Amino acid sequence: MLSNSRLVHQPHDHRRCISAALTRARDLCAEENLRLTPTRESVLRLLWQSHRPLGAYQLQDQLAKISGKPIAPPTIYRAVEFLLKTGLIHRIASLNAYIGCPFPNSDHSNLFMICTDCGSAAEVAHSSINKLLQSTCEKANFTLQDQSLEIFGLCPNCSLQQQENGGISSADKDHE
Amino acid sequence: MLSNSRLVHQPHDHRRCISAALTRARDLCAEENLRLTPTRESVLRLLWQSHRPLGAYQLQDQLAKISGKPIAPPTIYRAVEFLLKTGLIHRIASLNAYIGCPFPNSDHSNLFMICTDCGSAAEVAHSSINKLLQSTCEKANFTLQDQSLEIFGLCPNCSLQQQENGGISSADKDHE
DNA sequence: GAGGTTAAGTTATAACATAACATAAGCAAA
DNA sequence: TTTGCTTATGTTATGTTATAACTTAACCTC
Repeated sequence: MLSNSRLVHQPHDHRRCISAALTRARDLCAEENLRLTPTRESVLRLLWQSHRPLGAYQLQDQLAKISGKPIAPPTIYRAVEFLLKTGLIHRIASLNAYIGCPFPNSDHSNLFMICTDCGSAAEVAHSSINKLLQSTCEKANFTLQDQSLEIFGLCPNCSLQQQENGGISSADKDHE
Repeated sequence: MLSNSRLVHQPHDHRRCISAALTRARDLCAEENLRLTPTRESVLRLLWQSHRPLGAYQLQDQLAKISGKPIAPPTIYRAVEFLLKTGLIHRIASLNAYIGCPFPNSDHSNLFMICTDCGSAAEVAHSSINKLLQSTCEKANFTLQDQSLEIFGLCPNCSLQQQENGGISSADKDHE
């Protein structure tokens, strides 16, 4: 099982997440002869600023702020499209939002564990779940092509806090 | 395993699906003292016209056609909200669309098998998948609240047809 | 039938996404 | 080094999905 859940839900040196993601992205693009342009890199970096998925228009606002000039939606959607295609990010359908992929090289089908309190999302590549899905499909004569698995609940941190203090939100924290 | 996959993907007497769904809805609303108003019933009926999920604005068009007067989006969204809350329909997040629930009484977490060719969607309540997800969450100290599992591929019918004639779409059929 | 509650109508707008066309940047071969 | 091809970005407009806010009507109970 490949997962970044431990990392996402604990305090950690988040600068390492960002720089590791950028390194992976540069390597991957170099290998495949793809252009990681400034816009694309900025969007990727923004998506790694936290472990929370960001929507296209949040990205737009933030990129506009960084670059000091207005950014139009197509700019964002193009960068997002590129990053999705290359596997550097994922789309979370139920949130209309995007998040950096922690293991873009591995060929994986994903499961996201999304915290309804702090908003953080961890990615899990769980081979027994995938196998079970595959066999379920086979039994139904359904030819599996793609999957979108998103589960909602409380991350370890927020679970603990709810138990301790009876449910005060920690939406302002994301355990960077 | 509870599933309507066999039914969805085979030719069948679809009038029975519709009338069964309406009976279930009426019973459930009677039991829980909820009002299945004409608008709500119309929307539910529309969602049972086929086994394909419909978007809010498709519902709007069709309801306008049926009722002979313009329908505003909030009307649709309110009906949808009611039907979702009572468990009579589900939302398919990755399609921004809605579909009737074939077993609204059973307390179930769902998996949808959505055909990328004909658009039909079957619902599967698979206890071993749910157990595996639950145990995966427990191991990660993640408190599961809700899930959105949507898998894409070719339904049995479309699989067969692709094998037979090399990939001619059957998007116009949905095996009612 | 007065008054509370729930549902529906109406208008406007927010939030998410793409089409279509124009311009510019990167790059390879003449 | 410029010509021409390809890829990326800018720009404007619009399509699609969803909700806010306020008004009116239906229903239900006393």
